[in-house]
Amino acid sequence: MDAFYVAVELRRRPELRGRPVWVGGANRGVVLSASYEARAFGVEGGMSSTRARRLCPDAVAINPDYDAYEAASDGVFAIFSTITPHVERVSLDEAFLDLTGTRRLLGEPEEVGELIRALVADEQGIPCSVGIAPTKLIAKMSSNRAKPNGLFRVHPGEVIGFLHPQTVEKIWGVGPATTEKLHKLGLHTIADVAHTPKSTLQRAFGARAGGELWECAWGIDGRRVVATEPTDRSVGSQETFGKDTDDLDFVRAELLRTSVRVTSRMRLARVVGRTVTLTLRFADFRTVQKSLTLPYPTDATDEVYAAAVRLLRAFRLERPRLRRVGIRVEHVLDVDQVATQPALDEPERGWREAERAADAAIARFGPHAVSRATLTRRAGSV
DNA sequence: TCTGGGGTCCTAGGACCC
DNA sequence: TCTGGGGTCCTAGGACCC
Repeated sequence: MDAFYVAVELRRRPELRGRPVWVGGANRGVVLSASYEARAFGVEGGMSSTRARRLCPDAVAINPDYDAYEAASDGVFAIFSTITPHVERVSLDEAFLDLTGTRRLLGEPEEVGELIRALVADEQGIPCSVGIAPTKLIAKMSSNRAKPNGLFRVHPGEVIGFLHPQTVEKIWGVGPATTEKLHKLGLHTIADVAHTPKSTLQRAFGARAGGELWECAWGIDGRRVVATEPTDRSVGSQETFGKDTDDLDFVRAELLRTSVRVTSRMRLARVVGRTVTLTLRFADFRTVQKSLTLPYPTDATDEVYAAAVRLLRAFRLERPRLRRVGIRVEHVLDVDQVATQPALDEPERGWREAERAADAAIARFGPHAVSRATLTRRAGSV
């Protein structure tokens, strides 16, 4: 999808069409999606909202509405599934479709691509771009070339000609750090990378990453389109404070709030996890993390919270200027795959049941139906 | 008032086991 | 007195993507 969040917003606010618009967080936030009109002013995704406002004061800024984007995404993926069952979801607004085998039924890939674009425009009112190529890497890069609202095909014989003139940062998977390193080696175009010995790249970037870089530069990509929904490997949540703080009581309350968010999502998804990671970001943007692995997987708010507090203590912070905290639970498993093993000295019924009851009440009466006393007091005093 | 929040994957060292 | 090779698990950090 092109400027997906903005496109969804424009459906319900058509009067904003043709104007600079961006979606993003107002307070200490960043731009998530910018209309092409806003991009003309230099506004782009990832940039701070402050900067975006300065670049284009007349732009309309919209707070994100993830439920709406998810609903639109479901609609788009429903369209994909009518084309082929071989759909690999990359994100809310991006997918790979394996068109091997659709030719007899639906015609040439270009025709299929245009069909998809027409269906998405008609049924969802959203523009999208299609890249067609023999491999995922080239298809992804073709779709970038196709934007906005276009289609671009790279035939097998055209891969090198398409790839080599482009600059290294256009490679999918090459970000700022790798770009800078490549530049220091004197490599600027993909052709430069291709004509560098693989062993040189491997020395600079490691055996694996270096080898992959060289293969990318020659368009070699053996990855298949994998239709199965990838199961989540971790569940996490983080929050940037309204302003930096050194109040550890406040931080602990935020950790509890974050633990509630993470574990209630885990219970909803019916997963449990063993490793709890606490991430801290300081006022100077330095970011550190500590993790610990529990003896058994859990989805209990109190266990995750207790682990987070232990990790916080392990940092031995003195008057920290904290900007953000985050909790992530890794190594998650389907709850049905796990034999629950209550600790020997713990009562069979306890927090687990209380949390399930709270989840049920929240599902029925809304997010404020039940909450921790600590958080309630906190909310009341602020 | 510079710099979010959801993730994945890789590397590297140390502990520990056989 | 010297000291292998293979493997897993845990922890910390970093790059990258949308």
